[in-house]
Formats: sequence, structure tokens, C-alpha cells
Amino acid sequence: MLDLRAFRSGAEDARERLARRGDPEVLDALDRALAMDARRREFIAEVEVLKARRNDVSKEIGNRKREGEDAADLIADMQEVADRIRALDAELQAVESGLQDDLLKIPNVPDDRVPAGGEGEFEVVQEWGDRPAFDFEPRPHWDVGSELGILDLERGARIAGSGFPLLMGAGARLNRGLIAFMLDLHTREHGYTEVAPPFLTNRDCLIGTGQLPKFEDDQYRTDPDDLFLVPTAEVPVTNLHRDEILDGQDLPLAYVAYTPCFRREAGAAGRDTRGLLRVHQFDKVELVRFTRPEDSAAELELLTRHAETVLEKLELPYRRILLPAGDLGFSNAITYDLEVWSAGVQRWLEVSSCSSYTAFQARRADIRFRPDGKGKPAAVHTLNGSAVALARTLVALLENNQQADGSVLLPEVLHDYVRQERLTIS
RNA sequence: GGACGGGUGGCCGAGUGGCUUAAGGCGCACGCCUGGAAAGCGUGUGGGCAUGCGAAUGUCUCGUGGGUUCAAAUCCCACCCCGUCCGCCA
Repeated sequence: MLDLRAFRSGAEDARERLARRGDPEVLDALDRALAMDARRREFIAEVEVLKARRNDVSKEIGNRKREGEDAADLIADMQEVADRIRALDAELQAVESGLQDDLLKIPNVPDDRVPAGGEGEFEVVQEWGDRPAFDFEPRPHWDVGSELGILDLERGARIAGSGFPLLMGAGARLNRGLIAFMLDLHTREHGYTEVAPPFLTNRDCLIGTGQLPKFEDDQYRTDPDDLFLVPTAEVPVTNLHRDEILDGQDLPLAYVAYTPCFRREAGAAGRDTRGLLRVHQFDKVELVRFTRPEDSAAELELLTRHAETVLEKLELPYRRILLPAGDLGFSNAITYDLEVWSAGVQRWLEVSSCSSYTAFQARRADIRFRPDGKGKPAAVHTLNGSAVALARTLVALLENNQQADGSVLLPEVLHDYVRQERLTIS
């Protein structure tokens, strides 16, 4: 949620950055919100004067009654005042809820470093590792996986539908080993606290992180209870501190969580959906940080490095790209995507998205901290990043490490976790 | 799912319509006292919104949302959460 106060006095710089998203409707919505905010403050000024009078006179009525005096004239006056307060309060409430509804649909202001431009106009920040060379034609993971007997897309579809993959045997163990490897890395070497959160959350959580109200169609919702399957661990973990005032001394807070992720991918049917490239359910290890505003830029670099370390240890060639404003997520101020090269499909696959949300989510979820000493509570900055998403990482491992005989070599860090060095056709 | 009991400030806890500006205690901060400390004494101590350069003032806030009333922590309605017991259950 935007801080309207920051826009009341012009704020041309922020307007300009908002415009970089390339959606003129956003600026219109902002102007409507500012107009409603002005009306809101007029109503408040008017009704508060009346309430102050009512409080004074009610006290006087109480005094008179105690003394056994008559207060009928004052009560009659106050009946009229109470009616006006009721009417004004109703109007004020209508304006406030309208304003709130609109405000929740306006996206975050892009960071200064974010370039203008639409999807595809990203900036490559760095590349790591060499793409593997083959003396045979590398095959896509759906062939490699099914031949190894570790990936069964047909049976997954029979159980739940297309986009719900089924792993078997060493494939399931590889998946589990990857989760354990990542959690161990981040807790032991990067200082994160492990969290095992609920996999369903209420509506407030999704409003807090920004999936709702705009993107309800992308969520899996359970019917009688109105709970949502988490699309990412970002949702439950960021909301861990919803409605809290944190001690400034405790910042930054760093959490890592494994959860499955459930996404309806509405409107994405048929697009990059082969095999494990785009699925409705996948596993992911997520990093979430709560920081002071002045630290969030440096914290994003740190968090992104933590995610990159996973790929380096898995010996997967990747690149870091900086997303342009037109491709930036609704709540995000700045995002680096990490993409691994996958030799079978011959493409860069997004396996991580590392973002700063500045105070956008913190204002929606009411997560604040108390600066040192005295001072008013202020919104924290939230950041998160996948470290990393499993399904596509599995794709890259199978495709990049495949051998001519159909077997797949595993990177050294996984040997103990999977209890084998090579996946072979049995 | 059913029955009963609860939800008050950072914490404990009093408060069944107006004398409550939410008693009292604990904690915390500052001051006095002291060679220093403890004890003691005194003062202060939540958050949101609005107005204001600020000091400050007003308003809202006793689980949440409605309602009754000139006036609600207190009365009424709905919901949420916690506890205990029962039922069901991995």
C-alpha cells in the first residue's frame, strides 16, 4: 500500500517512477485516491468537533443528574448532535472504505535503479558458470525423467490434473534432498531461522503480501473456510509479524521456510507448460527478511547472494537479471530474477525471484519497528527470495547432467542427501 | 461438532451505565537520596487518525464488527480466539 502522505505534497519523483510501470490507469487511481483522502479529512474535521462537544455536554449531563438537577434541555440538544454524528460517521466510513479498496489495488513504486521497459527488456547483471557441452543431443527432462522412472506426469495428472507432477523413488528422494540441502545451507551458513508455517492462510495474509484483492483468480481457495493454499512461503512467513511492533534492535530478522507452492496459473495454459516448466504445485525454499528502511538496498544484495550460493553449490550455470518496471510484480519495488541454463530445453529458466518490497507490504500487514530510543514506530521493509524453487532446479539438474547412457550425475553436495552419486535406469 | 468458562495497558489484575482522566500492583525510564548500590520516595510510561513548523490539542481504541443510549469496558446481537470436558480423528 502506498503512503498517501508521501504523495499529498506533490512527490513528482515517485509519480514518475510509478509511471514507469507503463500503466496509465495506475496514476489515475492514485489521483482518485488523493481526492478521496482530501474528502476524508474534511469529514474527520467536521465530525470530531461534534464529538468533542458531545463528550463535554454528556459529562455535564452526568454531573447534573448526580446533583438531582434536570438535564432534559441538554439531552434534547444532544439527541440532535448524535443524529448528525451518526450521519457524518456513515459518510466518513463510506469514503474510508472506498479509499481503502482503491489503495489496495495500486502497485508499489519502483525503485530508482529499476529501468523503464516491458517484459524482455531486462538488464543482465551477471552470469556464472559454463553451459555444459555434449557429444550427443541433450534431451528434455520429461524424457530423461520418465526413462529413469523418477518422473510420472501421466499419473500425476490422473490424480489431480495436468500440472501436478508425481516424483517416484530416487526422484522423490532427490527432491527431498534438495529441500534439506537448501534449509541446511541457509540455517548453518547464512544465519536464517527455519520456519515451518501453515500451508493454508486466511484472506488477511494474502492482502498483506499483495496477492489480494487483485489476483484472487490465481489462488487456490478452499470453499467453506475461505482459506487459501499458499502460492509461496512469502505469504505465511511475511505475515508471521503481522500487526506487530518489532524491537529495532532485533532487525534484521531472517527466516527460511520450505513449503509447497500452489498456483492456478490462470491464463497461462499452453504457455511453457511442458513437463515441469510451469506447474500448479511445486516445492520451494524461501528466504524472508525484515529490515530497517535504510538497510533494505544492501539487504537485497545479501539475500540475492544467498540464493545464488545455492545454484553455485549445485554447479548450475545461471544469470542474474534486473527486471524492468513493466515486468515488476505488483508489490515489488525492485526484483532480481535468477535463471538457470537448462540444456535440454535450451532455455534460461527462472528459479528465483529476489525482491525488496520496501514498506509496501509492511503497511498492508501493519508490521512496524520502534527506532532506537524513543520515536514513533515506523514500517519495516520486507524482502524475500526463492532459494530456490525446486521444480525447475530439478529440470536443470536432469538436463545439464545427463549422460549418453541415460543416467544423470548428481553434484557433490547432494551425494549424502540422496545417498547416491548418479541416477541410473533400473 | 457439543457444553461450560474466559479475552481489560509491556505483564498481572480491579472495574455490572455518568464521581474512570481504566483503580492497584509489577516492569521500564528519569529524578531525589547514597561514597557507590539496594531499599525508599517522586515523576513519567500504548497505538491509530486529524489539525499544527512545533509545543500541543481533539478524536478513536478494554478480542473483532454491529446495535441501544445524551453517555458503553459495563446492556443487546453476531463473529473470532484461548482454556476445560465430551464426541470424532492421524
